[in-house]
Amino acid sequence: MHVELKGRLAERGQQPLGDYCPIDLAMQAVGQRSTILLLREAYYGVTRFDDFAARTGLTEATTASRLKALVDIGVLAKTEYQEPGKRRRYEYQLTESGKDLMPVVFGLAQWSNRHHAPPEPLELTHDGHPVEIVARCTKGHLPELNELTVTV
Amino acid sequence: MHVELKGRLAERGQQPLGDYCPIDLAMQAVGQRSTILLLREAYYGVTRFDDFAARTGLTEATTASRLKALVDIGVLAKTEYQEPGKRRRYEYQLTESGKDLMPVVFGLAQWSNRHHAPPEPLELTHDGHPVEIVARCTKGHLPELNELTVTV
DNA sequence: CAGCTGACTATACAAAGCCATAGTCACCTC
DNA sequence: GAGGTGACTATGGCTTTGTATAGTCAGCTG
Repeated sequence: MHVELKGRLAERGQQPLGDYCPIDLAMQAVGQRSTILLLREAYYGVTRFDDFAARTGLTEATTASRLKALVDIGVLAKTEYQEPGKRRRYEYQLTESGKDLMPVVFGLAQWSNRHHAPPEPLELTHDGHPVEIVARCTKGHLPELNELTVTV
Repeated sequence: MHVELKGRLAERGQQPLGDYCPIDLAMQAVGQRSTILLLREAYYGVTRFDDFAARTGLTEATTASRLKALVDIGVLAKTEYQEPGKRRRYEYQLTESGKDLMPVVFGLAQWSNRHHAPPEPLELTHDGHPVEIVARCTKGHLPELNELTVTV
């Protein structure tokens, strides 16, 4: 991989990227295990508090605090709804931002599948065809790591 | 997204996926901020201890312990080398497993770029063409979240 | 109107992650 | 043989993440 530095980073040279790096920002926002587990369930279609807690195995306290954080940063949206004859409920829906994290979450699954032979691998398909998380250029190529250029 | 459960998971039904989930396994292995920052530098071509520590801003203690863990799980390989007239050195090289985490790390960057307007966005290109981290099926389609099927 | 359910909140605590500072140790150079 | 450098290790401390257990509160159901 070839790295090109421009702008402020070029001046900083070898100095650490720290909080300016989008990777670091993302890790601070959604880098915890609990967050990723909740997102996994959101992709499966879970929207309700108790289901999130039960299916992730997280405690209710953790679930509450993480869901709140995810709403704060715009990954989930909390909406009120009411089925006729039932009481008011809340549901947590994925926003566009939340949906955009899908490649990260399933990229992790793919990596485990390939390199750690998990007891229950998790396969993605589209219309019956296997789906992979890949780096793809606008020409449709799937470059190897050493063919990529990073511009900061 | 449609979720199909088969095997042991189908019997468990709504029970938590816990440690059996490849996503959870991956998060426990490489889910810390320090790990992802070190991997970022590995993709940039860094191989030496002090460079990892300086460029990530992590302390040497953290760097040492994380690099060791990454070697243990097979993401990096530690090799000895010696330039003529110089002392013995060590370097940390990406393994295939480490390279396979690239979509996850740059997927995080892509998400930050899109949703958090970072001061220094990080762009990937291949032969001048922008590169994206996407879910892609073997027919070349790029399915939306709701067109995907997960099989566990 | 007692009880259940969904969606939390409160409190107390353990473990992990990360930091700062300091020290070590082998080997090379002057 | 004194000092420098690369690659760590040791110690102590703070903060975050997560757990366990218990309590709350609104509103529907019997």
